[in-house]
Amino acid sequence: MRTLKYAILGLVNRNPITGYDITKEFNKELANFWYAKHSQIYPELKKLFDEGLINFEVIIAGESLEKKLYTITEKGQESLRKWLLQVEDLDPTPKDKFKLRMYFSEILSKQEIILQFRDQLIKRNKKLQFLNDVMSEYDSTIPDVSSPEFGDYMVLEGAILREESYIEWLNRCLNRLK
Amino acid sequence: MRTLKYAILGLVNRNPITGYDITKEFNKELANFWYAKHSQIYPELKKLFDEGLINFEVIIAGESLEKKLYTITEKGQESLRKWLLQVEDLDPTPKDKFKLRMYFSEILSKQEIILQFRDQLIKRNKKLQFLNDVMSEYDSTIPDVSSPEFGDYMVLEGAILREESYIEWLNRCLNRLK
DNA sequence: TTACAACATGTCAATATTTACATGTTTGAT
DNA sequence: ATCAAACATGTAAATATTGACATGTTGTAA
Repeated sequence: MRTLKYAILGLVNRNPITGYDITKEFNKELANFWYAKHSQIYPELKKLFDEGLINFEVIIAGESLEKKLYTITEKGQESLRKWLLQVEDLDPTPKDKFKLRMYFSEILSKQEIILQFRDQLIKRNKKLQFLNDVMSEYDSTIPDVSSPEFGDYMVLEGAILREESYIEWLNRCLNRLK
Repeated sequence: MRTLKYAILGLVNRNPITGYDITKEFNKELANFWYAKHSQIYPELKKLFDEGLINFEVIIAGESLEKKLYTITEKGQESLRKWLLQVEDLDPTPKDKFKLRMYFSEILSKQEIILQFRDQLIKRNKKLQFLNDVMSEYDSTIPDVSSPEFGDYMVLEGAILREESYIEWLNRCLNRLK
């Protein structure tokens, strides 16, 4: 289903970008819903170029460091637009290793289970704290729908809601265990 | 990291079970946090047997239909217990194709974006309805922590909370778009 | 000036997952 | 009796993803 293809196409469509910077994007806001390692990105970029969806220009930084700056082609834009308009079935529920472990936890003692939940709660709270810190940079000004930051804001809010609901679930489980 | 290994071990640990029934489990409650196709399950079962973590007994159903009923070994139980007690870093945020699409949706018209959100809202509501129907079978009796259904109840509640928060997010986005 | 972190691009092997191929049995409804 | 759905177990090829290997440059702080 080539989702990475479209994730990259979407990024290149915004601004000309290098493979290295695409990798960095997958570690920022994008990480809240998609990511990939550079070992997956470079081959995919080559493939997209071979398919005529992107072009590149070699830039020399400093003395000799080569960068490839990718730009989207008309064909690439059409391909992206078509993908964006798709109406697809819901993705399968995302996998969750922690829930899997807790589902099978009957063989542990109650105390051991509680420790697992507590640990998860700490980690999730830390993550939520981080997301809230990022959110606080908007200091209560919600970006306009037509502004480029609207997408960023939207997905950040989604990530916060998700963490909050996960924490709510952890707390309910903990209360029942006690 | 062999998560499927432990998912299977966890199931076999509960009761002796066939590969076919493991596949079915991955389409029920388990589907809320883990799943696999039979083409992944059968080879994994073979591997676990080779590693001495499970045994099997061939059962003949009817005239000649062979089933392999797997049971866990002591070694398998130790392996499972060790995995359950692990303290791991948080999984990376689950991937979400819909959010990815909406993140890049700037090139669509507002009307097209709204249609995408509405469609997603319908599908998510349908899923939530389904989960609530399953939940209603407990008719307000929360299973006791020590009962075998506690795990089922717990993860079902987690799935409901997740869908609710996703729907909340969709509604917030839609309100801003209008 | 030197050493380390960040920049920059790639390949390769292993693992994980999906889709399609392949085959045969049993149960239940008409 | 016949047909379809569900039971039951596998393999093979393709795709997706991760982790390790590999190499060289540039900026910056001590």
